[in-house]
Amino acid sequence: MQTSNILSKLKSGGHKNTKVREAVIDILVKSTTPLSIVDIADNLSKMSLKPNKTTLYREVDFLKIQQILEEVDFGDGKKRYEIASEHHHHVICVSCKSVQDISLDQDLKGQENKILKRMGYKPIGHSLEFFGLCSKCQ
Amino acid sequence: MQTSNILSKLKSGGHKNTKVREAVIDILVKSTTPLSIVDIADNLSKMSLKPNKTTLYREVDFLKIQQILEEVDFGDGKKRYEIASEHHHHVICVSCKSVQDISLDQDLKGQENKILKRMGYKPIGHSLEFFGLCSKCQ
DNA sequence: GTCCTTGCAAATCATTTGCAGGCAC
DNA sequence: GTGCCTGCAAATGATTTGCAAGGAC
Repeated sequence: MQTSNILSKLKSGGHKNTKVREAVIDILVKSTTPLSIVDIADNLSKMSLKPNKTTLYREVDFLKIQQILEEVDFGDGKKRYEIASEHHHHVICVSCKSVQDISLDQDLKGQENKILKRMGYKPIGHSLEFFGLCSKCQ
Repeated sequence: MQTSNILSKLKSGGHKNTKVREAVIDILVKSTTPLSIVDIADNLSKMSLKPNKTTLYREVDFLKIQQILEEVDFGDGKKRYEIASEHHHHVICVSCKSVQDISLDQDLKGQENKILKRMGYKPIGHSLEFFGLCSKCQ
């Protein structure tokens, strides 16, 4: 999904396109890894945009509700965000923190549905991240 | 693993068995779900043990390093701990927050090793949690 | 007595909230 | 002008750190 598409989608939903919003979306569209609030702020800063952190927290919340962003948790106490797209997972190097995307061979979703339904649950989703040492850090 | 076994294992490693340590281990041995620091503090409180929170943070850190505890992350900003045992995952009800253990049909570990090695990574582990609505909350 | 363990105070870090003012449309 | 957006200050909640005192062995 491109930035302009996302913006017009939001606009038709009665929302406004501001500089910050546009830039946040653009940064995440172009990023190859999920970004934290601080990461996003740093990127904005390079473009001479210095919004208040509160604004960024509210912006990612908003974009998450609009299902434009997905929240990713690497278990280090900060949330990260990426453009919602084909469901996938990440391989995180515990040393250099680099991140690579992977999609699983077999359908974890099928298994999820089967297991949760057997247990009487209505499935909502799952979080799956892999941790390891990348080739450079070994 | 029983509390007494764990304690003697620690003792032989040159560590001391204190009231708080013993109680924390016992609480986690008996718990059916991973517990947060506050959960542990609440449980201790019922036993008239009111250690400083700092002590608890240090204690779970210590027990994690000793590989007696495993850290679990439900993505809500607090870490939870459970006795390290057979590797398994959790199904969390997003409404009532109840937790059930599950072990996967097929070996995720095999897949993890295969995928990560193909990518040049040294596998360390993974986190996988399922979210849904339990039968009561639907 | 040694040194692991604990308490207390204060600091840090991520995130949230209330309210007033600002800007997109 | 209306209603979404933003900034600022302050609060909240989880976790960490430094240092001195306490307790297990």
